[in-house]
Amino acid sequence: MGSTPQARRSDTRERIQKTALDLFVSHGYEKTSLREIAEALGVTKAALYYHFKTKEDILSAISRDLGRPVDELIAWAEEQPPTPETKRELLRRYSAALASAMPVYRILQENQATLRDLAVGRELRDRVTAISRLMHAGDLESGCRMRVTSAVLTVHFGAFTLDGAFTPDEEAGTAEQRREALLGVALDTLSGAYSPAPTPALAPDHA
Amino acid sequence: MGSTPQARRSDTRERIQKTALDLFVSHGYEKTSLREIAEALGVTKAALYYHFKTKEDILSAISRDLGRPVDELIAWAEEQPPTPETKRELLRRYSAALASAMPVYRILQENQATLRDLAVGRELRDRVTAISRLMHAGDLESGCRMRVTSAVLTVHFGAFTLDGAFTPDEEAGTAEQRREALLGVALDTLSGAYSPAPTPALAPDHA
Amino acid sequence: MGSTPQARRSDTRERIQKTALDLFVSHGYEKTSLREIAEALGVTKAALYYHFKTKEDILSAISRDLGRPVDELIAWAEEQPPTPETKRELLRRYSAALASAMPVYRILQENQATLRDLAVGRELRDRVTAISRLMHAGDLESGCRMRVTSAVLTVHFGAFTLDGAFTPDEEAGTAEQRREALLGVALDTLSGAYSPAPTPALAPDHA
Amino acid sequence: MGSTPQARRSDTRERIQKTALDLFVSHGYEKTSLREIAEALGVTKAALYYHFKTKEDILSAISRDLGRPVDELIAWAEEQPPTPETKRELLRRYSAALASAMPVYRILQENQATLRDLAVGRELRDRVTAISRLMHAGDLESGCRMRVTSAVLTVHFGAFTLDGAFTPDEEAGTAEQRREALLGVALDTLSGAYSPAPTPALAPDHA
DNA sequence: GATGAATGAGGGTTCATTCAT
DNA sequence: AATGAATGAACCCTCATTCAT
Repeated sequence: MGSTPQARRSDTRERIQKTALDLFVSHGYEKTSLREIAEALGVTKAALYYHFKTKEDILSAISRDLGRPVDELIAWAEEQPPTPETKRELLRRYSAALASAMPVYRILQENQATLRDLAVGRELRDRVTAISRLMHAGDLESGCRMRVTSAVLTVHFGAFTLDGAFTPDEEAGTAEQRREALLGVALDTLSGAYSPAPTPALAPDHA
Repeated sequence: MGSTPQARRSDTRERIQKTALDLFVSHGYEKTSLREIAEALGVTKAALYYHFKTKEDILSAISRDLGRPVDELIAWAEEQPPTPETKRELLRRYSAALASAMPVYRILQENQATLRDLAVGRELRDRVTAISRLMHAGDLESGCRMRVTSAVLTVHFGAFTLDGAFTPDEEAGTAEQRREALLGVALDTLSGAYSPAPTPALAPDHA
Repeated sequence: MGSTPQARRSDTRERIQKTALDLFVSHGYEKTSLREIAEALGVTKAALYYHFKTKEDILSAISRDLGRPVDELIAWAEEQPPTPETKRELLRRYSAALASAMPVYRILQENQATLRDLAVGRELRDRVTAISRLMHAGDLESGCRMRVTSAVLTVHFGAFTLDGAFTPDEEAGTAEQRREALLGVALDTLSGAYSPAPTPALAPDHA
Repeated sequence: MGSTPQARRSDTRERIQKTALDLFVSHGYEKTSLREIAEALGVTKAALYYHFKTKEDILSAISRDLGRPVDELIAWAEEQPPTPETKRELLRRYSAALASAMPVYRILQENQATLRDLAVGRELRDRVTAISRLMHAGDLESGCRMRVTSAVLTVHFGAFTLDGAFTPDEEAGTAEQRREALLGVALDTLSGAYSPAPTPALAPDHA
């Protein structure tokens, strides 16, 4: 009954974000011009400026929207005690959050040089830094810290490369299955960080 | 014995590469203009075109020069049998090679969107892919493959982030020490891939 | 009597004029955008177009309102005989009128290039021309005319520069006092125009 | 003799300045676009940027070139003792310098709002301020100062308006003749500043 | 071995203005 | 009485690249 086929108050703003996100992901932030975005939407460049103050502002809005799950995760983690179990859970949730917020983080990942001096770049990097900080919270011993770092690197960069250079194509299973398998490895690495066994940095046989 | 007139043949080409490398690393490939490079060198833009065909060609030359150690590593690995010990050694050497070729790989890492459709981008990515492929050579079981992937991710991305978002500042030791510690963790993860113990992907407690 | 509902008829039009005037004076006509005016008022650009037909129309209304004293002065002078005493009085009154209508004339003064082809620019210039014409009315001799010109220039441009480049900061007195002092000099110059003494243009010692 | 019809090293830079000056004078600085300048010259906008860093830089070069006579005048005056005769001579020379540098000062005069926040605007204003300062040097008494101010205003603004609103068209003589006549009036006003007679500001009959 | 001069294409951004609601 | 949305034209500026000298 009465689906409004055309929202009264224009939905252009959201359409811009959606289109821009697609283009930023596929061509890169810098290489996507406002003209391209506008043309893809069938509006004028000036229309973009009615809805957003600058090009960066478009990415900023995208970052805010898609980054929310990670922000909430950070907020959650900040209220937990920094126990091994909290970290295991944080890693699990981060892996899941990343999977859903993939596009924005891919933009950060693939346009670091460009985003370096943009405020939105800082926003994005800050989230990653916060996760990393929380994963290391309270850890003192160097060997242990490196295991944590390895676990975070595995989950974070694994997310971007599940279908890329690092996991050969013949790889079996869906992206989701592979994500979980990789998370499993990361959790395993993490376990080693908090078990009494000597950390590998001190083990004699790796040098 | 005397100045070798041959050796004095303009070193401009090398100076261009050096300066360009510095700027590509610090500002990014796209955001570094030929004007900047020329000005930093005290020559004209046109001079750059005397020595290189295009902007991309400059990066290409850099990539060839700095990528050689990794190329040699790949060539070496391709002649070894794909044993666990070969892979351990490959990972060790890759970690070392990365440390010395850091600048080029950082350029790849931070300008992926820009380099995506450039030939030089492919060159750079191919090296990474080759290492990854060799590390996975002969592996069949999924759980095992993921451990390998994790180890490679740890070594590869650890190299870029030893002083960044993923390893908190208070981290002790020099960059070199941290690299080795991280390599230790990666080797440890790798060990799990080839030991008889059940791989974590199959363990019941991670879901 | 109560609240006169008539009187409450939106005062927006006047608020627009007032705000626009302030901005035109402080940033210049060209460099003040309708967006700025609208934002300063807390309304939309479209609202401005409800009250005024164009941007120029806003300045036009301002010009009409603030220019009235000068218009009346011109009307008055046109009915006087062109005697020296009339001119003295005209100069006095012009000096006073300028002081109160300063903002509009400052806009004319500082945006001549922009207002050159606008109708409102002509309106504004016409007032100045009329004053000048009336001051010269009936004068025939060149030397005399130049004294009049100097007197008008002194009063007119003195008004804009009482606190600017032409009167050093250490200058004593209020702006009002300085205006009167300058008017005094102008009147003095004017006196020379109608006294029997030889006008300086003919004097032998200035060449 | 061999007049080189085409200078070897392109004279484009000077042609740009010349064309820009014309357009700045006739349309105003803001309203003259780089496209216009380029088209008038038969070159591309980019060519302008080869010769000048910015639009402002073009005006800056013009200002430096045309402003030189005034700069030299200021330098000269700064080495003279601040006697009445020095000031008379300064006024004479300023009148002459203005006549030759007219175009630039007209640009300043007619685009004040635009040039307000530009560095080149300051350059231009500084010259005027310097002349005014030197004309007032050593003067203490208010009435005297106002005569000086009037003299400077007359010479300075007279230069812009010899053919404009302030001197009616029917005015006899060439622009040069009128300039000298006006200078005569200004010198006369100046004389009053340094004669023993009471200054008009104190005279009882002007209020 | 290098320069000076120039170009064409495109960048992001701002503006006064319009119009249906 | 006023708004939200949009436009078209123009803006200044930067870029990689070319070519005669």
